[in-house]
Amino acid sequence: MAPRVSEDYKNRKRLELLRAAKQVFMEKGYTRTTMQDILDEAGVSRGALYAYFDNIEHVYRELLRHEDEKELHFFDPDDTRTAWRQLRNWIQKQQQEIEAIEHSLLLANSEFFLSTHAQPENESRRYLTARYQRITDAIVDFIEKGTARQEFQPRLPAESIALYLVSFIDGLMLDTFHLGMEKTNVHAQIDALLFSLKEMLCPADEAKSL
Amino acid sequence: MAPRVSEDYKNRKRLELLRAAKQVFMEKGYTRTTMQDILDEAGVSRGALYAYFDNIEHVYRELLRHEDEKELHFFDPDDTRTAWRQLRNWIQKQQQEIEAIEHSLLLANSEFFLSTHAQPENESRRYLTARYQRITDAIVDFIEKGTARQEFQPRLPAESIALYLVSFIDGLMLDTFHLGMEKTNVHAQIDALLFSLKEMLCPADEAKSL
DNA sequence: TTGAAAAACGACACTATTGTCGTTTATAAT
DNA sequence: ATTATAAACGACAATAGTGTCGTTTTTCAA
Repeated sequence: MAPRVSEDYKNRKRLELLRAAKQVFMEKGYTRTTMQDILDEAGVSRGALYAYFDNIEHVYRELLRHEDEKELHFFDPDDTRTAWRQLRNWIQKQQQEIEAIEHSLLLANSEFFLSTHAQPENESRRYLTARYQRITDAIVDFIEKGTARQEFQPRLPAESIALYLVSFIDGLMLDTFHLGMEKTNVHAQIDALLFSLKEMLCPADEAKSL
Repeated sequence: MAPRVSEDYKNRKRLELLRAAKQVFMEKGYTRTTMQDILDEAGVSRGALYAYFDNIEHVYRELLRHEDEKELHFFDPDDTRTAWRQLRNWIQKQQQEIEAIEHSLLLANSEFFLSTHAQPENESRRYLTARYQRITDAIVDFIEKGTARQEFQPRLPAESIALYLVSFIDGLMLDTFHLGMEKTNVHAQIDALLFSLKEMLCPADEAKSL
């Protein structure tokens, strides 16, 4: 027999639960958030929430997936701008995210990443590994395409540059989160990053000196 | 009347408790470790442990303090080596720590840092802030001394370079912890870091190209 | 030795959270 | 309207950890 409510209804409900979850996770991070918090925020019962998600790890995993889908296409080819400009643009977006760090999922994300480390082989771990691979691959690809078009003349392997870039951003986010933007001086650090990348990539459309 | 046991006795007991705590924190991280775990590992009773520490946050804070004391003097002046060599040395030490990451306090540290973010003004937060300041100040100082001795000719402010260096190391540690050394390719990233620092600092005793 | 005081013990009351499950309510096909 | 079925509810048992405190043990000065 046909289901009693439409797929669409269930989908909307699911999204509403994820919205509530996101709200709570932004405020409290991952570790301190409970299922109770989420169901309170969503205004549903325990049973309703558990009908959609097995446990809190499951909720967070699905939220992350949902958020990632929005983000995905930043390194797609874009012929209206030079590669270097596009890269600077991405970095600027990261900077903005860092500067709005208190209203982001960064705390929750970090805690979630760390929490997965306990469990050996796990849906969440697999997803996070694939996620890292996805972003670094996209950057490598981007650098290689830029190189083929002679927009970059990299002085290090593309992979090294990509991994390096990601590590730095991750570190800056984390430190800024702990210590606040004043102490970490985000602006100065972004300058240093751009300086480094320029030396590594030798973009055609920039004078060599800062 | 004189205390029933010597200061020395209490001190040794305290250190033994911290040793046990370190063991557990290395295995389980901060979040999942309980007072029970620590008192089991130390082979003492609940009451004994609580006589020395108020709660788990207190235990961790004291452990961190104790560990930091060992580390403190890496950027002290050292006339037997060039400044650039000394810096490379420090980076090499960080690399070794990253490569032994499963047997370190990194997971626990990260979780502890994140956990403090909830509490507004707090002994642990103060300590962590001072700790960051201490390391970045030491590096700034080191760069400025090297510059005064004409061993460096920095092309960016010393503070930017110092903060940048710390962010990168923090990010690399974290990512490597999540994903393992193979995925993050620590060696390649350290190369990229050295490349960047060379461009930023222009050390006198190095050929300009890698 | 002895005994006062500190150290160590561990049972316990309390709190927080989880996931389940029997019950009630809402939905839509007939 | 009726009714089969799924969705939503929320009380509850189970689990796990915390910090306290009355009791026991150990230590060492006298």
